[in-house]
Amino acid sequence: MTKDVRVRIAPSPTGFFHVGSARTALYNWLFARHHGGKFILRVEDTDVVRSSEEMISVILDGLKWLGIDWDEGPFFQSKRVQIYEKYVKSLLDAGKAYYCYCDSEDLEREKQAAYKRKEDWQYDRRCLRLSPGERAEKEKQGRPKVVRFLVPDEQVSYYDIVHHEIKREARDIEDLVIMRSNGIPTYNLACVVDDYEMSITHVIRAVDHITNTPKQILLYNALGLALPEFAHLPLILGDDKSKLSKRHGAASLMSYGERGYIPGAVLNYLALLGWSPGDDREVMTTDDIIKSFSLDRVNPSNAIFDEQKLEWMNGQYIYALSDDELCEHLRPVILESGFLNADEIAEKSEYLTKICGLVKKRLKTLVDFTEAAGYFFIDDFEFEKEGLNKHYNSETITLLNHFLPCLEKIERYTAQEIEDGVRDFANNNKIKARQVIHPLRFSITGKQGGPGLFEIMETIGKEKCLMRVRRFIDGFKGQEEKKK
RNA sequence: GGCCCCAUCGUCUAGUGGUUAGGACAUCACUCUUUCAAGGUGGAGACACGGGUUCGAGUCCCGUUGGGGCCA
Repeated sequence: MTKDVRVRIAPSPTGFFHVGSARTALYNWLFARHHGGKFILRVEDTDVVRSSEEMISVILDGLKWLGIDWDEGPFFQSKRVQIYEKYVKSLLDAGKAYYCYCDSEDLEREKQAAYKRKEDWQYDRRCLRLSPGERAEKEKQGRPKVVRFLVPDEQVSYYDIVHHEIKREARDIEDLVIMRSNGIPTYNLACVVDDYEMSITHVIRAVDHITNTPKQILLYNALGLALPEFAHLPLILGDDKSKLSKRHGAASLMSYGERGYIPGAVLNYLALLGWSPGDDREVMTTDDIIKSFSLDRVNPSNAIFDEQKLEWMNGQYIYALSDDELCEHLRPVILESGFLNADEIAEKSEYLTKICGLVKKRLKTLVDFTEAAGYFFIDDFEFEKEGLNKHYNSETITLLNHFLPCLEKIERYTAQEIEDGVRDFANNNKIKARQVIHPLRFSITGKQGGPGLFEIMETIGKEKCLMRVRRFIDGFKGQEEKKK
């Protein structure tokens, strides 16, 4: 690898950014950064009926979100049509391609009929054998024509960086259409021309294109162009083992952002889906991934997307954040939840930082914050049903009632003082501290679990704690009254 | 139907002829703790099958099976 590395991704704008495309982008980018090369962005928009600005920005936003930057582009194939024409014409002139006047629907019918009879079907080159007269006749009729590549009869083999030797007989390849009747080139032709014109040195793409590669190599040869190197990445599968798609629900990269995943974690997880550094490292910085990355350590077999592991990794990343950083990440979640508005977030930054420190190791995703920390912001939270069964009874209410004066008495309302108060109370009454702690926690947070109770109480403040405990007691008493 | 790709615990993977087949997620148990997490310790869990090659195959070759992909 002596010459300067130039790689690209060539996504087509489908309206959402697939995690598979993201992974392909990531591997290209890692490869480029590892080798100090260039990463180019090219939009394959020839096949798309309507490719709006919006659809393209979905791709750009996805890359930016992950932290992947590109050096050149985006280039648009739709703006390069004249370039492809030139190459197609040269093939036509050289007799390496020919016009085909066959009706695509007719051919499709023939093909489907053959498949139904469990037979193979290939275009039989009938238009190649047209006599000049027949050809002139069809031209006169103004029939739509496509350009087909005259596939030479030879064996194609090449070295794939992840799959090694790949061989294919060209006789198994039919004369593929390289330009449609509307003058728009097909994928294989456009791809070859662009990769050549953009001096791409390594074509790194998903394995569903591996069957295109021999076709493209034949095109490179026919055009007299030098070949790049090829590396075909395994597919990302859903849990039913078929190619991850929209119907799997979570195929869109940005859906992870929306569900509280942080970019670094997703990048790290994706990097490991099909590649490993060769040692036991898993949680790695992007720099370390770049440093260790190599294509020959890419595993050739397809991989199932394991959301549980992603979740775990996200938790690791969240935990590694400083309290302030976590606050920053949490902003959209807090705004969305309605806990605070933008001004309040600024005002209460100290309060927020404290909460972040408390809940940090309990969050797998950012949006978990809403559920895990709601009681820091709102008083009318829901009480867990199971906890109500356990603590909403006369016994614990009496206990809390007893404890209340102790709580009122605490002057310096710090976690330490509160804990001392609770433990003294327990000692004096010959009960275990946890017998007070559990109902107390429940009355203040509505939950049975969570961060250390005394830190929670300190953070929430004395008045609010007293209010909540009293409310809990009064609520129960009121209920008892009604029964009578 | 044709062609192509793939095959190690449930999942992601390490392994390039000689290993008690290692790690991670998930799972189970124990531990720590005011609880829930996080952490720690430990357990269970895999070389798809059949032939070769070899003194010796997870590792090399062939086949079968299974899965996946592509065919304007």
